Amino acid sequence: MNAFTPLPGKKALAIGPNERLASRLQGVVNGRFPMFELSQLRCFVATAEELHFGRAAQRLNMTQPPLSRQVQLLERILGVTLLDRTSRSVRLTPAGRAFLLEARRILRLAESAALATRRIASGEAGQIAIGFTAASGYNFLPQLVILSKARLPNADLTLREMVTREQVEALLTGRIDIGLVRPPMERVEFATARVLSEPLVAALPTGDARLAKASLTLADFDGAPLIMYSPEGAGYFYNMLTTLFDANGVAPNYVQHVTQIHSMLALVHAGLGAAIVPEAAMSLHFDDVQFRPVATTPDRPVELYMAWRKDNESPILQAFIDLCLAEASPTEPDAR
Amino acid sequence: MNAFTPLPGKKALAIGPNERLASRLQGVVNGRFPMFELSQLRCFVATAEELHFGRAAQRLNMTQPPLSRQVQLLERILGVTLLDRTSRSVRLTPAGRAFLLEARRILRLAESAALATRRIASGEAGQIAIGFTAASGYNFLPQLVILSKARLPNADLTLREMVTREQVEALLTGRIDIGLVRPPMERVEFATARVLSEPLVAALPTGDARLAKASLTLADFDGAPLIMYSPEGAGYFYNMLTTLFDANGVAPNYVQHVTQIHSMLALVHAGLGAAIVPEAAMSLHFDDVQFRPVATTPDRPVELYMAWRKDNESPILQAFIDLCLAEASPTEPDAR
DNA sequence: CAGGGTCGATGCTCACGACGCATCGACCCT
DNA sequence: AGGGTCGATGCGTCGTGAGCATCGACCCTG
Repeated sequence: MNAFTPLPGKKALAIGPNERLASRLQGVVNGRFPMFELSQLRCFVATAEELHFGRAAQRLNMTQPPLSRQVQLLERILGVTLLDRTSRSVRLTPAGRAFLLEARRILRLAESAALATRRIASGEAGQIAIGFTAASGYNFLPQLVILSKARLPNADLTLREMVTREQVEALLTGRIDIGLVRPPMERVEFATARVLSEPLVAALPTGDARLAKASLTLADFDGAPLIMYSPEGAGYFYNMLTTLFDANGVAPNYVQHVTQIHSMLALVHAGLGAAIVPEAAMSLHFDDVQFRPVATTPDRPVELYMAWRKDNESPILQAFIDLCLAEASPTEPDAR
Repeated sequence: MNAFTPLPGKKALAIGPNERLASRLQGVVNGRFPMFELSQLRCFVATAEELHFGRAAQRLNMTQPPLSRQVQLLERILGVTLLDRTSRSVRLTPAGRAFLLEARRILRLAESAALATRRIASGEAGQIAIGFTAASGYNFLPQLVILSKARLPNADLTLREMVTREQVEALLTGRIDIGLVRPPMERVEFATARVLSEPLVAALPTGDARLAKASLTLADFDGAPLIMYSPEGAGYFYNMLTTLFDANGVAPNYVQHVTQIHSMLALVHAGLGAAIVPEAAMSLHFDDVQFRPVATTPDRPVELYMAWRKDNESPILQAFIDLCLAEASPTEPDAR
């Protein structure tokens, strides 16, 4: 039976001289079949569950005649009889049973899609991709993730370790929404906020004489073997330390240049010399490596900034940033 | 923002003295939010894909103004801005991006639901649960499954082994649609058709003197050790054999009663005696067990019937039965 | 800087179709 | 035979989605 078989006594659907009919929103699906509407699914589901048009109509806050007609229309659209009805009983056909399951799924999906979208728009939910430098991942990032899980439980965080330069690129291409970067960060496209500043600490191998002191100064490294940051892979720390050493007239004996802090501590562990690392690195525990504070000026020279695109209007991102600024640091954002 | 915030210069939606509005089909979802329609999803998807209202409208065979309004309406229903539009550009918001994926899924699901339902109604697809007795599973059932896969590739067969009595019960409760049963099957609710009749064969252990003959008669079993069917678990075969033996004045020496044919052959293999089994059991291969035809009257006494409820109107079931009757046996169904 | 062009939003009118009400017709029960 | 139930259908009404015309914002160009 053709989906368009006209009901007796009723003029044909979507056939006639009126061209508008053929182009109606609800009328055409790729020129093939007309498509049903969710309201019709609701009608069918209610009727199939009640197996009684009157009660189903009541449940749908409507009267029985239009409900009957909507179900008929749905059946005509599908070209399939879904319900066997006499004046005494309403029963599902096998096709109706199958379609009932599908209809429920579609309605559930529609409901949850609406809900999820509302939540994303309200900033309750959504995806946030975060870029972070290795060192910020030791302590600050885990705290951030815990905070986010607690206050924005539906935020779906994606974490990507990358150096500051890569993060800038990723922010511009949209691969990440937030970067945890080292200064300087001077880009007009970005808003930034300092989220952390921490002191330096010395990592010393067991047996090092300087462990006797509770706190070190830069002078304690003069002439002594030091594992140093590589100027290419860890430019921020390299520049910071060389600047500090120069300002204090200190010249350590650089025994090795490395990029990553955990390799640095591994070399300390191997007894190659001392290292100077951000306080957060104390979260890394190596046997036979102990830490001592190092006094510097300024006393918290290691800074971490959060950066994001000013034109990123994602509501969850806004909520996330507000949360970070309120909790992680009292510093105001210096969005320019 | 409330989902019902009226547009400026437009009278409020679903608010007013007219009670009918509040009870409209499309207007109410559990009294909470109004629900969108699939046509609106189609509008949004087209617009989101074209990122241009004019072109999207063209694709949808409509003009731009109603398309704009449908998208606005969808946004109002969701309470969410899905598209950022200026007169120069249309861009998806983050929420819009998420909703686009959902909308596509919903539309795909709706399309496939319609298609699947049409196929079920046409008898092209659907589920058929088949009950079968153990012996019918050796040969006939596999052929049936192969035939079905070839001719009704979208028929989803479920196979359940059960004895005839259990199948009757399962047919009545709807747990199976088709039973492969042993006669007699005298129930007014069922239609039946004989699908198979086969001869009996003797299963003899290697070394049995009767293997010298190409074909046996019942007299060959007089006084000889025979493994027999249990009258409870395999009543059909028990009754058939005792009737045959009595009619021929033969009295075998029943050394063991068992229910299942494969146990029977295992006992033959163990040398306990001979057994008489349906020809289909020759598909079971046991070491040191050989088969010989047994002449009986009638010569094909083992019958298998297919039974189904007359009031089962499943189209795929009808197609399946037609297929079986056309292919498996020239016998006409004796639906009463 | 004025003028033309593009594009989404909006005012307007029209008619389709979904609504409710009234009623029919089939069927069951007593 | 008569009353009651229930789904289908005729009918009149009105809301709403349709197209057309136009607006207003913005960009491009000479």
